[in-house]
Amino acid sequence: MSGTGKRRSQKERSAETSTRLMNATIDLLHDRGLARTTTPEIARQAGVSRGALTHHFTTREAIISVSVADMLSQTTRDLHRFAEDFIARGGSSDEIVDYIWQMMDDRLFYVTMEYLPEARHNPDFRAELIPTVRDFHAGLDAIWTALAARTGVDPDHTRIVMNATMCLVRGMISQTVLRPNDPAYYQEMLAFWKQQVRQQFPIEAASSQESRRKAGTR
Amino acid sequence: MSGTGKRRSQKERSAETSTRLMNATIDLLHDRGLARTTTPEIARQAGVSRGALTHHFTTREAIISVSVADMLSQTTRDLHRFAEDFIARGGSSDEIVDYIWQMMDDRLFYVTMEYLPEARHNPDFRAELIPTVRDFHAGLDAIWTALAARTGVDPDHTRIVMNATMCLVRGMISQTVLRPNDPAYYQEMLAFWKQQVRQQFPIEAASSQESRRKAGTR
DNA sequence: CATAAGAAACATGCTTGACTGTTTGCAAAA
DNA sequence: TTTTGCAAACAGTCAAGCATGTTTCTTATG
Repeated sequence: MSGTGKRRSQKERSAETSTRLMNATIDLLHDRGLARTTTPEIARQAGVSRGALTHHFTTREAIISVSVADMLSQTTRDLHRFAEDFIARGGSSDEIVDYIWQMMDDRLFYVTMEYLPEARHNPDFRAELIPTVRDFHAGLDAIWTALAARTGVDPDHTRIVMNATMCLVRGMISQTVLRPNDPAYYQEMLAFWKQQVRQQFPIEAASSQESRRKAGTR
Repeated sequence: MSGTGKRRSQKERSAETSTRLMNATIDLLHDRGLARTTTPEIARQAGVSRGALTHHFTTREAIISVSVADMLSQTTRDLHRFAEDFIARGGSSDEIVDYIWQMMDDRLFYVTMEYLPEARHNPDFRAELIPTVRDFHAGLDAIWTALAARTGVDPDHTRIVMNATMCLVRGMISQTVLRPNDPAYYQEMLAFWKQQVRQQFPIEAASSQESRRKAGTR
């Protein structure tokens, strides 16, 4: 289907199929929900047979937790890149809030909301996810620490404020499901929060007019 | 009315069975999750037959959405009682944050996390829930408005701060699933937020004695 | 370097189990 | 006696896991 490269190594074949399956899994989690993310659906979405899926992943639980781990590590990488750039050019704290919102609103927390309940009730599944999530949080902490170093704010305080921002945004995203068509609700809340965060980083750089991230709100 | 009375009217029988079924539904949503909240399980938990369930509720979706509506209206009543008492005696803003946390942590948001994903993917189910949730939000707004009147703070601002508190707590609760054994994380965050909220209600507790006299109801 | 043996990747069909919605049967209340 | 509340059996659907069959690549050897 792809590059007409006729002869691919086993590793290449295998890796591509795995990737297709994991991407399909995340797509389905986001678009149709965990309950509808069945192994036949995943295989169909990935364009491979169900046998291929069972060959690569022993159980439904396995492909889901592996796919989630993949998604989270990708998110960590993206966030790390953003942080490096942000620190290098000296952005405003508003930008961070916007970035976090964007990141969560662009599938991350919607996918999270799909597997969290299952993790709560299924000890094996939860046990598989906890290390993954711990890594994610460690990545976040590293970024907050770097941010603190740049702004000169106490690292512990920075961590608390940024983690609170993450939690606020999680709660806001969860609201979008049953509170649609109320953009003011989200707009006002984000504006309020940005102001609060600004007060925590008083020294705020005198630069960065050019940074224009879209503050996507519904 | 209940218990040893052999002869119960149809209405009483019917109402009790309905209530048992709705309570069982919420219990199961909380304890075992939406996917495991099957109609046979609900009937078993309620101690009635599956036929009784289908007699009272036409479909699985129906009993779930009705049960959720019941839970939310009960929560609204409880919160309203708290607010009346709070306003009457003049409490601290810290108390409100604590109450919201307690309320969410005591099943409310765990149950919410169960049905939110389904609502996101199932338009009919979502359509049934949206009015219910709108009522809940209206109830909250009324309480925030009363609170604003008591503290003399701008009602719009109060609403934003309180809604943000709700969202923050929602996000925190969602974290508890895969971030257990980290009490400091939640403790610090709540402490930080209480301090922020305190700053939004600066006049705090100036008039706790006289406002008790004024609002002498209850 | 040509090729055959074997391993890895993939495909298909079957079995079991569970759930939902429906229908039919029956006893207690009106 | 009629209706209401409940119970039990039934039919249709579908996913998960497994077992067996087929293709694609790898490699060792003559």
